[in-house]
Amino acid sequence: MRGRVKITDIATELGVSPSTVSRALSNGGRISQQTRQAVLDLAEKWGYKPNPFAVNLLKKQSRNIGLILPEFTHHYFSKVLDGVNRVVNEHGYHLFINTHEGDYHKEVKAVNMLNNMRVDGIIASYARGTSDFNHFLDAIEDNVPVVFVDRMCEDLDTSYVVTDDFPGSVESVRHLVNTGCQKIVHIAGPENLSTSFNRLTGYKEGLKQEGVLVQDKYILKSEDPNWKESLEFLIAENDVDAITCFTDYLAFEAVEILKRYGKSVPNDVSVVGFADEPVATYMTPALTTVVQPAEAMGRRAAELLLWHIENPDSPEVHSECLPTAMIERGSTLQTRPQRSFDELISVLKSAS
Amino acid sequence: MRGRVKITDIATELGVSPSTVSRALSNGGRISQQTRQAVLDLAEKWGYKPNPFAVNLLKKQSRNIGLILPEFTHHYFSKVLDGVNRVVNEHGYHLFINTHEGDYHKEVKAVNMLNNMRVDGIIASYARGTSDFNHFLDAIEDNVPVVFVDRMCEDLDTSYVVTDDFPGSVESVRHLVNTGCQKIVHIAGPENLSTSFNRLTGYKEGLKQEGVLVQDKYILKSEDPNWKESLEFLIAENDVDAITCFTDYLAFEAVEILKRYGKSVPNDVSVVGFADEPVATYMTPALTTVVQPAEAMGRRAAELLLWHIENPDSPEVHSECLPTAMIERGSTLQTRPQRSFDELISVLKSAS
DNA sequence: AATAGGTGGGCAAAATTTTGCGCAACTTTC
DNA sequence: GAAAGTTGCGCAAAATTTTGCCCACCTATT
Repeated sequence: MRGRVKITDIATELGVSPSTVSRALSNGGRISQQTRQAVLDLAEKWGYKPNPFAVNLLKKQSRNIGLILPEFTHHYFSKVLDGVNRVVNEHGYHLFINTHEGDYHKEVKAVNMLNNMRVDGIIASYARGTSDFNHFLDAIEDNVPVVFVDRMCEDLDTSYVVTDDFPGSVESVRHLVNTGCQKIVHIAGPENLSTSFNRLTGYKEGLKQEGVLVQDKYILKSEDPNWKESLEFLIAENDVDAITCFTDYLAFEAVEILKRYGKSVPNDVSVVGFADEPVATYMTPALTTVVQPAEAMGRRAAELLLWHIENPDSPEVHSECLPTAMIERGSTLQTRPQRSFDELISVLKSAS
Repeated sequence: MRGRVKITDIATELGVSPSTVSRALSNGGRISQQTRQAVLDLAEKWGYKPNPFAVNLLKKQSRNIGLILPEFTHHYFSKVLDGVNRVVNEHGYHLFINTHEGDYHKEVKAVNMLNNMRVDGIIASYARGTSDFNHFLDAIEDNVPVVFVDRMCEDLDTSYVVTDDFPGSVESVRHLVNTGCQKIVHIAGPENLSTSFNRLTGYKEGLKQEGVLVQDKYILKSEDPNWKESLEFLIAENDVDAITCFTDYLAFEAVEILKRYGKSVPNDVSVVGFADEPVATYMTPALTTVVQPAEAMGRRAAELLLWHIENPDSPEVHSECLPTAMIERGSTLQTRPQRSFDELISVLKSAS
C-alpha cells in the first residue's frame, strides 16, 4: 500500500463501511469477532495510523502541549526541558517548544502561537520583565491551562512549581560554620529577584541558627560594579573564611580572585556556589554548591499540567516549592561523611 | 464573544455565507470591498484565529516540523536545538521535539511518532548504534523529508549537515608543533564514529604537514580501559609535550592526571580539547579547543529542511560540512596574537 | 429585446474520523 | 407464531475550513 492508508481504504478493501473499521479499531461498539480481526489484521499489515488532524478536529483536543522557556542553552533550563519532555512522553503527549529570550514581545507571540495551535496546555517560565499577563489570561479563558515553572505569577490563579532556595542556602552556611568558618561572605544577586532575596535570607538565617553575627560588610552585591574590589579588600585583610554566592558563575569568579591572592581553596577560604551548573563540577577544586532539582521541576510542572488537562473543570490549583539541597565537593572543608549522589537524588525525589 | 470564534460565527453575525468569510480572510476570490472590510473588522474584533486542525486536514500539511536529538542537556545539542528553533520560528513553522538518549528503540518510536503526527519534515541526529534506517525510510516514503544533523547516514540519500572536524584538528596540531611541541599524544574516540576518525586523521595530517613522525605509541584510545595508565606511563617517562583529545571531557581528565603528576599546563604539557563545551571555559587553565558551530549547524539543517518542504519534488540533496576552528586559550603556549572571539564568529558565519 | 460579459456571493464537496441512530436479521420467550 | 431482545453493521452528521462551480444580478453591446 503506497502512501498513507486511511480508514476508507481498509473499508473498501474489506467491503465494509468506514464506521465499522473505526469501531473495530477503537474497540468501541458492537462488532463481530471476525470482522474486528480482519480489520485489525489489515490495519496492521498496511500500517494504518489515524490522521491526527481529523481526530483533533473532532475531539477538540490534540494531546499536544507547549513549553516556553527563556532559552535552551542554559544548562538549568535544558534540564527543565528534559523533565517536561520525559513526563509528557510517558503520557502519550507531544511537546511544542519555544523561547522568549527574556523579551516580553516574543513571550506574547509564543503564548499566542501555542494557543492558536490549540495545544491542550502550556508550561511557561516567563520573561523577567513581564508584568502584563493578559496573553496567559487569554489562553486560560480559552480553556488552555497554564502552569508556571521556575517563576510564579502572584496575580494569576494558576498552578506553579518553583524552588525553595531557602533551605539549601541555610544548610550551606551552617555547614561552613560547622567546618570552622566564621567570617562568611555572601555575594548576592539582583535585588528584585525573589530567588536572590531567598538565598540572601537563607544566608542570614544560617548564621543566626549557628549563633554567628550577621555583618553588612560581608554582604556583597554582584550588581555593584565594585564588588570584586570589596572582596579583594576583605581577602587582603584576611577577613574572610568562606564565600557563598548567588550563582556558580560568581563562585567561579571568586575562586579566580582567591587564586590571584595566593589563597588556597578550601584550606584558606571555602567557596559555595548555587545551581549546580556543569561549571561547578569542572572547576578546580570542584565546587560545593546548592542543587536545584531542575529536572524534577520540569517533571512536576508537566504532571500538574496533565492533571489540569484531565480535570478541566476543577478550580483547584497546586503550588509546589521543591527544596534545594547542598552537594558537598572539594571547595569546602569536610566534617562528616559525604552524602552520596544516590542519596541526594532520593532526597530530591522524595521531596517532589 | 466567549470561547473560540469560528468562521460560521462571523458569517451568521454578518448575514453572509462561511465561504464569503473565508474568501475575505484569505484575500482569495472575488468579493466586494465593503464585505471584505466588514469581515476583517469583525474577525479582528472577535480575535478570530483559524482552527489549525481543519486547515491541516484540508491542506495536508501542518507547518510543524520535528526534531530528534540524543538529548537536550548536552550543551552542544542544546545549541543545535537553539539554531533549529530560531530558523523554524522565523519561517512560521512550529517545532516538535524528542530525544532518543542513544537508544535505538526510542529513536524508532520518536521517528514514527513524528511521522504519525504528520509533521512536514524531520531533523534528526540518530543514535550511535543505529544501523537499520527503515524508520527514516518510512517517513521519506510518506513524503516527509528528513535532514540529518551532526551525524550522517551513507545509505540514505538525504540532506545532512555535519562538521568537518578535519581542519580544526589539523590546525590544533600544527599550532602545537609551532609552539615547540613534538611528542604529541592523541586520545581518540570510539572507532566506529566518523567524527572520531576525522579528528584522528586530522591529527596525523597536522603532524605530517609539520614534518613530525606519526607514532602509534602516541595514539591512545578512550575505549581502551587502560588509556589512562598508558598516558601516565608516557608522562612518567617525560615522553609527552602535548595532548589532543577527542572531547573536552577527555581533555579535562587528562589535565587532572597531569596535575597529579605535578606537570604544569601548558608549561610542561599543552592540552587541546574538542567541542567547546562550557567545561572548556571554566577549567583551570581554560582549555584551548576546537569549536564546532553547533548553532549554525542547527540553522543550516533547518534551512535545508524547509527547502525540501517547499520543493517536495526535487530529488536534489544538499550536504554540508561546516568547518571547525581552533580557539586558543590558556592550556596551550602562545605564539601569535590570539584570534578574537568576534573574528572567530565571523569566520564561522562566513563558512556557514 | 436578446445576448454577452463581468461581479458578488452562495452551495456543496472535500479533507478524515467518530458516533448516535436505525435497520435488518437472528435468537429467545411465552 | 408473535413479541421482544440481541447482534452486526450501515447511514449520515459532526468537527472546521477551503474552493470549484453555479446562479443571480447588473451593465454594455448588437
